[in-house]
Amino acid sequence: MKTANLDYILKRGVAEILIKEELLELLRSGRKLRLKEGFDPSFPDIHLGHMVALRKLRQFQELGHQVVLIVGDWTAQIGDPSGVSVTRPMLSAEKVKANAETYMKQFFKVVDKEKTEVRWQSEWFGKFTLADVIKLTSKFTVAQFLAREDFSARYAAGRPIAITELLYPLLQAYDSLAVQADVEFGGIDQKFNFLVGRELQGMMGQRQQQCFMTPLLVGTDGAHKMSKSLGNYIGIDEPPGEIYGKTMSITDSLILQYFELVTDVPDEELEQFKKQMEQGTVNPMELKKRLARELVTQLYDQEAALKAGEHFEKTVQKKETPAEICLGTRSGCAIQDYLVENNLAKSKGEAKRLILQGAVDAGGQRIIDANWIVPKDVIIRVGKRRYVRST
RNA sequence: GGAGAGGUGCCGGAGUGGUUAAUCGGAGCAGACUGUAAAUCUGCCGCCUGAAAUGGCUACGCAGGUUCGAACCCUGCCCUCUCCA
Repeated sequence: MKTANLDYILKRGVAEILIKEELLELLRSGRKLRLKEGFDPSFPDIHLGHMVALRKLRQFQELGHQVVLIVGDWTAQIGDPSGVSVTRPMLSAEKVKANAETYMKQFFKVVDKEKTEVRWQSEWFGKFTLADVIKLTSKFTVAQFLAREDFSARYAAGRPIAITELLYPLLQAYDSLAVQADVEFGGIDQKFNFLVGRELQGMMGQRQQQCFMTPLLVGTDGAHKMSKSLGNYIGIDEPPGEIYGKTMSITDSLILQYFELVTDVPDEELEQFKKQMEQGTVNPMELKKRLARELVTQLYDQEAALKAGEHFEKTVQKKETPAEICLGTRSGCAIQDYLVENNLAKSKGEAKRLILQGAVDAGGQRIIDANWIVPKDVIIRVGKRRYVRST
């Protein structure tokens, strides 16, 4: 039974396992494995893209293994080279601490806290001297690092590569050494960093870590990997309604991928979904609703999922006004100003544009006059889903 | 240190003296349509003023200058890339 389960864990939602045989051997040894995952406290928000790997950690925990979470308070100052920008402001100690707390609160929504050891990079890098840095850097060559696709591409395109960026993989690698990681987890885009970890461990006479890499989830734009900076993400800490709604807005071709990577809906069922969609016997919208329900249930509970679903059907599909609407500011001014005051438009110009485009509705009437005076206690809707009640 | 290329709006990327608030693509927003907040189509997409045509302000790395007029020309500075040393 355990073997069957293991097969599933090693197959579903996996992009690559470096030296699977060795990993299997480790698993067979019966030893409690140390599963490493790091995070950058510059961006404390976890989204569904991260959740793919976190779910794997969880599954391994259920087999009895230990997660080691690294708070990257030093690498945060460098910035992961996979990003576009190279310079990143140094975070204050308090900010790092606050971010780490936010992160962990979200992290433990998926991963079992009881089976997790939290370590801070500053535990070992805090004591590092220049001599240590030189010793560490001397173990690798520039050519090795240029092998990394991101670096070579940028180098070839004549785009800048900061020297500190080259340090990033080194620090991450050293983490593996410091915590004696058996397996490192993360997205496939982390492969290079993971491999440096292996190299370093090998050089230092430590058993080389295995690398467990998950696919990159495509974001809600349907084109790029999910990332906060691209704004195409669904955050796991967002309110149920947002998670549900954002899920409903993913493009149809992404449905199966999402089911596979971030839900436990069995493979057989996914096969069925696939067939049904190909034959056109199911409305993809229904599948998305199922997906949205699964996600909200996983991150909150079933009740929240039901509520979010009802809310969606009412407000979006039937265009009814929702039961609960935030109260806006005092009525009596022109609608164009009112929209700005209540953050329904960024500027007066935008407010006018919205009105001109027929996006504004008050009490069921489309408003076409920007100077229309907002009366008391009326429900104002902007676009499809933003509401406010005047007071 | 030398030579060359370049820094444009949220992002990518045109533009090289007036008709440029700045082509185009992406993102975003809105409308229509729809089996969906999918896809598709259409429109919008710096800020302020006005019901509106309009008008004003801010903007093309930074600071000055030339000119009736500059993102575009000149000077200095800052930053990035390439090659040479």
